[in-house]
Formats: sequence, C-alpha cells, structure tokens
Amino acid sequence: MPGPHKWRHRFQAHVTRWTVPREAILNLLMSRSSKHMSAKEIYASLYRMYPGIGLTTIYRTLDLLVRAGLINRFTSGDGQNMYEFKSEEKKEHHHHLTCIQCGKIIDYSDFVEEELEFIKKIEESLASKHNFNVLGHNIEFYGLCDKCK
Amino acid sequence: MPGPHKWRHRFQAHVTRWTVPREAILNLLMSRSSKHMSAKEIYASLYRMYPGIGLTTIYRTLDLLVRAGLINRFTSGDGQNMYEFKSEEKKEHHHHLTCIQCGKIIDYSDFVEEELEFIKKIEESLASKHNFNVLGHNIEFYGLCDKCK
DNA sequence: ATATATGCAAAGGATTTGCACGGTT
DNA sequence: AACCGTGCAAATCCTTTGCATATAT
Repeated sequence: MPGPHKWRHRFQAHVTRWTVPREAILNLLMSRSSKHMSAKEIYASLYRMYPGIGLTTIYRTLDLLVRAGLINRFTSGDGQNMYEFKSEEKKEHHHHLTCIQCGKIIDYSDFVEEELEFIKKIEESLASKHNFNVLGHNIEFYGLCDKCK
Repeated sequence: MPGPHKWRHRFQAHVTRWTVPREAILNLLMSRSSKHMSAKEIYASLYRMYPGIGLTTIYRTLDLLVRAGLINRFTSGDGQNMYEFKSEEKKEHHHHLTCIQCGKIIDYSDFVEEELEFIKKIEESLASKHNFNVLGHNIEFYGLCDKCK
C-alpha cells in the first residue's frame, strides 16, 4: 500500500501498478540527489528497510524508471550499469569523467548553461530526423586519473 | 612477424611488442572507418584470416588500443562493449543514438563543427581541473526508435 | 636469451528468465 | 476475481584470470 508521490502519475503512464518496491526505489534515487548507484548498491540500501526485496525487482523497476524518463542509466568503467535520478534542478545537471583504470567516476557540471542549450538543439534535431522518442543522454569523458596515469 | 604500420609507433609507446594479432585488430577497426564492432564480431571477422586467434587476445588488445587513444569504447544498449576506430577525419566524427528497446544504434554527425570546439574546451578544462589524462569521450542520446515506441 | 604476448579452459559477475505466489486494482 | 508484480533459483552471456606455450626484441 504505497503512498502518494510527486512522480506517481508520470510513472503510472508507463505501468499499471504503483507498488511499495517501486516507490522505495524511486525515493531512494531521489534522495541521493542525482548521485549514481548500481543495482547492487540500491539493493543493499533498501534491504534494511525492506528485507525480502529481490534484486530482480530492482532491475525491473530501474528499467521502468529509465523508460519513464525519470532516471538515467549509464555504464561505469568496470562494466556495471549505474542509475541516477534526473533532477529538474539545473544545478544538479552533470556529466561524468571516468578513469578507465580504477573506475573512479567524477561528476562535473561545468559549462552546464551552454551545454543545456546545445543538448536541447541536438535532441530535437535527432528526435525529428530519426523519429525517435528521446528519453535522455549521457556525456562521458574518459581517461586516466591522477593516481592511475 | 607483423609489418610496418602508420600507428605502430604510437601503439608501441604503450606496449613493448608489435604483434600479428594486434596489427590485425587495429587494421580491422581502421578499415571499418569508425563503424563500431563488439569483441565477438571482431573475433568472428578475424577468425577466417587468423584461425586460432583467441577472444582473450581480442579483449586485451582492445584494452590497449583504448589506452593508446586509438579507439573508442562505449557500451551498447544491450550491455556489451563496442569499439570503434577514432578517425582523424572530421567527417567521420560522430556520436550515438541508441534504442533502449531493440538496441539499435544510429551514428549521427550533426553539429560536429560546433561540437568539436565545445568538446575541446570541456576536455581541456577537465584535464587540468581534475588532473586527468583525457583519452576520449562518448556522447549518447537514448530513447525509443521508430519501431519500438 | 629473456621478458612479453597468446590461447585455452575455467572462473567471475552482472543481468535476465521461468514460474508459482502475493498484492493492486 | 483477474491480472500484474514480486522473489527465488537457475540460466545466460560478456569479460577476466591462471597458466603453460609461443614469440618479438
């Protein structure tokens, strides 16, 4: 018996049922204010409050949230998928700088102003040109970090 | 006993030995002019000419080529890593538009002019700010394609 | 001659799938 | 009551690792 939620309607446009695990996962990601987490980390976090929750549900819900456009999925340096809430706050918009050696991920938010404009332009262009329903984007720079190079 | 190669020196700055499989893999990727391939596809392609080549070698070599800055690695919609040669030709510079449903990847190269300038600026900024040795970047838009939405 | 690279087989890990049960609508 | 969502266990699939052998320098 999940409670009301700001994103409930948007989510329900994509699935039929608003359930406890789904609410919990979205809440967790929102509370972390755009900090990326892996499925496993989410599982570990939720397990305390909802023992018995399954990893499978986490994966399935994350998939739904990506499709609903509420969260972002990207792949970390070591190959596992990371998820983060897509905040509407401009100050939380960021991208990633990844070390291919140790897997460290740095969130950066330089040039957001210029970038948002540019991204929007590309997004619209791609959507119409390729008849795509664009849900999100990932921009990543990669290389070797301070310690690894 | 591999032959001479335009990139041999650059590659050798990162590893000590210039070998047949390494040359073959780099050649293949170059000949595909920036068309992405998975490790398995590369394996299948090379197997005819070099039967006995191992998938392990492919993975290890791809890793070296990424570190050498000669190729780009990114993760496709269905989770496997894709590799492509980083052409110096501006007209071959491109990014990806991915369908999260069927995994289809569209290469697009709109706004390359504006983008290259912008990317260069960010790259330099990140490199100095975080003391990173930036080797490359990936820009991806994702969503649902024509058929899947 | 020596250190590095390769290939095979096995291990490792993340993610997905089948299915019976439980919860929303 | 009907159907969707969940959790468990098993299955998949990509990628990495250990080790003996082959090879570039």
